[in-house]
Amino acid sequence: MPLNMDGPLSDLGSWTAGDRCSIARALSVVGTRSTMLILREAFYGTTRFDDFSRRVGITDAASAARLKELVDVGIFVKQPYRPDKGRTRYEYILTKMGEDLLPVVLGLMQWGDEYLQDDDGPLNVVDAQGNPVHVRITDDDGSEVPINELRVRIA
Amino acid sequence: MPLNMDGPLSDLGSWTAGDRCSIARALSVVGTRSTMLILREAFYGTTRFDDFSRRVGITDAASAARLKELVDVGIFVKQPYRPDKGRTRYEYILTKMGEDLLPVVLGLMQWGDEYLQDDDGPLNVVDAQGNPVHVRITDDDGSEVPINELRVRIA
DNA sequence: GATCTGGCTATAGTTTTGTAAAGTCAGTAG
DNA sequence: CTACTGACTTTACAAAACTATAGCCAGATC
Repeated sequence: MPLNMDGPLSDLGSWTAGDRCSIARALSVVGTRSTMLILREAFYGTTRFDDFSRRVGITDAASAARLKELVDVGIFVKQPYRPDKGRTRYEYILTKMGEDLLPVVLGLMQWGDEYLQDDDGPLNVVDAQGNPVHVRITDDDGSEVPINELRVRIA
Repeated sequence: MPLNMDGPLSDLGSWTAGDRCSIARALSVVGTRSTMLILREAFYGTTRFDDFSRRVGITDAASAARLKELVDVGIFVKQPYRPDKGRTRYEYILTKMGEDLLPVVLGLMQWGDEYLQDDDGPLNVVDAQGNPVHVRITDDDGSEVPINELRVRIA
């Protein structure tokens, strides 16, 4: 069951999403596997270069390339910090722009838990009371909107 | 601000996500740009092979490869249908498994609207009343859970 | 029975994303 | 002054994703 397409949008022969599409633009920035896994790690608390490489399971060259892109677009900032000993180092910290990708990352996790695991998956994300959380489509007041009530229209 | 990691998870040196991670598994299936854009089209109502190629803007070879993978994992089913004239054809229809990826796709759209557009993006997704919808992280009862209240624990 | 059409498949090449292993570089510790 | 360490960079290569172009095939239509 597709979304309800408003007026002219319902004729799929008459238009295409094109490159102003927000989904396509988002994918140009966070559309690779390693980028998404680097984000996962950032949400888990990883901040240092070597830890991204090691925990994601990619080479230094790959993580350097991805991290640079992510800093360039503003998803991470490089912040100096003072380790107990040694010189000043830099850590990669998510900006608000980066944190706002959490629904996407948790959405993937939720879907993977549901369809690609025997059980509920190795990790659970829960609220302060220990109850599981969900990624949902809601309206302004927070009530869930079922897929058949969604409409797509031209902005 | 990262998520709160429960007990042993807080020591990032002592564990890694590994390949049972639901996010990594999900990305093995829907982790490419063209796959996500094919899903976008399916939500917009595209069902036919040529339309996927044309509307996503990829070659037939690419869409054939992606669609086959998506049918294999169960995100699409190939359903016979009777066009007005001509022989029986097949259309690609999202299963529930496929529909459940909508939060991920809309999450990307929402994020792209916010950070990669001058305006709100070319398309809006709204509810039955015409109010914009949001992808949110909620509790069982539907109340939004702020990122600093989220905890990750071992299942 | 020849032609057309939608839905693919085949071949060959390019781009992007990744690997592996080594090297660089700026400090600080010793 | 030398060695060490974390954070990269470089070089060379491999694999995956994608392109461009062409061809194939099962039926309907004519």
